[in-house]
Amino acid sequence: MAYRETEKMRLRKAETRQRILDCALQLVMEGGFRNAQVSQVARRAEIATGTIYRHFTAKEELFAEVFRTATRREVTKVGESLAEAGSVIERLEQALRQFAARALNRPMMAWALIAEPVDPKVEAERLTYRKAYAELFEQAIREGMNEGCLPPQDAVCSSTCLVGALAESLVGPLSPVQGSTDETSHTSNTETLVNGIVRFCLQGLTGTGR
Amino acid sequence: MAYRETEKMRLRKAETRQRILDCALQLVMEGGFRNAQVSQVARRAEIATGTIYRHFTAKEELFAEVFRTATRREVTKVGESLAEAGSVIERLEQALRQFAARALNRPMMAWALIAEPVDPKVEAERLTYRKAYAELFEQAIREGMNEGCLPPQDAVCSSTCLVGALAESLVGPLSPVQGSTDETSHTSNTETLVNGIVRFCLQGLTGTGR
DNA sequence: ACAAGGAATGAATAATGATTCACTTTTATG
DNA sequence: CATAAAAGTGAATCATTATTCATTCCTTGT
Repeated sequence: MAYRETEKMRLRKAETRQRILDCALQLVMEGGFRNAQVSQVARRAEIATGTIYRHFTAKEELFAEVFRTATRREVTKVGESLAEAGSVIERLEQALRQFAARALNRPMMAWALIAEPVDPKVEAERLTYRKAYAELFEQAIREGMNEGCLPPQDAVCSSTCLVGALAESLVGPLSPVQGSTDETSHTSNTETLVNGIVRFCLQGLTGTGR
Repeated sequence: MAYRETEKMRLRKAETRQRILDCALQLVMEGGFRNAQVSQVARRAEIATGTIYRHFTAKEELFAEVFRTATRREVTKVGESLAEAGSVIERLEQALRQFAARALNRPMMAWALIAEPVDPKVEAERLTYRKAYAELFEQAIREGMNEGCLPPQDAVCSSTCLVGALAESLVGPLSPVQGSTDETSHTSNTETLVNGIVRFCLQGLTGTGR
């Protein structure tokens, strides 16, 4: 015998793998999944195309993981908002705002995660991700019902509606309409938009106007 | 001179064109846009592949039109619900139910229109289509505000939220999960689901529980 | 019947990108 | 250093489909 995988090597491999993931994520942030080809990822990571296949069995595998990672971050943030102090309603409002704010800050990323057409395997991740959001909201809603600050309702359904309303409202503003990296057009109404979403959603939950 | 396009020919051409559209739609209804290749459309329409290009400049053109047609039908239905007699609220409820019912009746079609990943040109049609729905709802909401049965609100935002909540709630049930043409699993909760959506949406609009 | 356009055909081509694989380089061990 | 085992390489291959175009087939008007 002559070669055994050593700790150092294991580490180096892990680093390369991570670099691939990072570069893939970068590309998605810059131009969505559509513009993130395997060869581009390789170039960005300064490795050969073939090397990527030593770390991932297929492109979809790689990008599913990219999606998962990006997503986890976002879900965590919303989860944190929901875990803070305050009434359930306040926390839900905070979470909705958090979601919207983060999306509007990284429009391309948000669009890629929320609405860009993607391969089946990645789309599957998207469903999971939306469900993860919904489940966070769902739990908060249940809490609210227990505390009595939310009326009895189907928590699953309500949380799904929340996610949908949020996503749909953001798709318009986020959509990378051909050749306009125009900052000015949206900036001003962002606040109004978010307020409108929050109002609708909270009313949908509470059945109570302001 | 010897050949001039005659009425008969014009008609025949129109028929072929229509047949292409019909067959393309059929294919989408059966397997979504993904399974609707140009060659398949040709085969189904019993013409040569090349013939399709005498009627449409490109695949995306064809399918954009398919999308538009399918969509128009749906939007019209919802529009009709909103135009019937009754209070604004009743009509909005009717429209929401109409939308959901039609979607659940033709799951593949609905999924293709609402959530399937599609080419950019078709995606553009999707945005238009969602906007068309939103505009119908928007108008009803304005009416409601004028009549005083809806509190003041941003009609655009509210209508967008409606569409989003509806779409998101349906995506789960509609998603063609690999290899399950299972009827039983959803059938029973359909009614519950729709009721939940309607409740959330109407509350979101009115700020009033039942 | 015939000539002059169009219309239709479908095999060949193009385009895009993922994936492979024969070969080179690197790493670990006796 | 020699050798075994991986890891890395990237040009070539494969796969999938849209699109083209040289050719054939049909209409139409004389």
